[in-house]
Amino acid sequence: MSGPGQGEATAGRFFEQVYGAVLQVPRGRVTSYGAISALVAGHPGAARTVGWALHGLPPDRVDEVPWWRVINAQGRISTSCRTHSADMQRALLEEEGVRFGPDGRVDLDRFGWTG
DNA sequence: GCGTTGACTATTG
DNA sequence: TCAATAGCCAACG
Repeated sequence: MSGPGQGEATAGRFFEQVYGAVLQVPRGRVTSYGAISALVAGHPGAARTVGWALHGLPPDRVDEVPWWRVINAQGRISTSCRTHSADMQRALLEEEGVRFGPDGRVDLDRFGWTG
């Protein structure tokens, strides 16, 4: 189609790179949006765009990309999605072995992954 | 091409 | 710990 890339280029290559970075996160570990942005293009300031990419994650990718392993730098879940609420994300992480504190926080010093 | 939006991050109070 | 503010980047309309 008109322009570089084909088909999926409609969503921007940045989105695809974000999904690829999330796929690199090992099971039982979590990472922050800023870390993903740094792994994608070296732009640590694009953390907001990363969150937006996952927010716009198509249903076809949701079953493929472990979006639940991506949380904020505070070790907390910031999801606002209805289909994927914070409670659901927490359950998925606990199932993978990630432990949460009494405040619902994750110890990034222990479970945090930065590639 | 410009303005708005958003699952962010860091700093200050 | 919580609330508010500033800075940042990319996609959408």
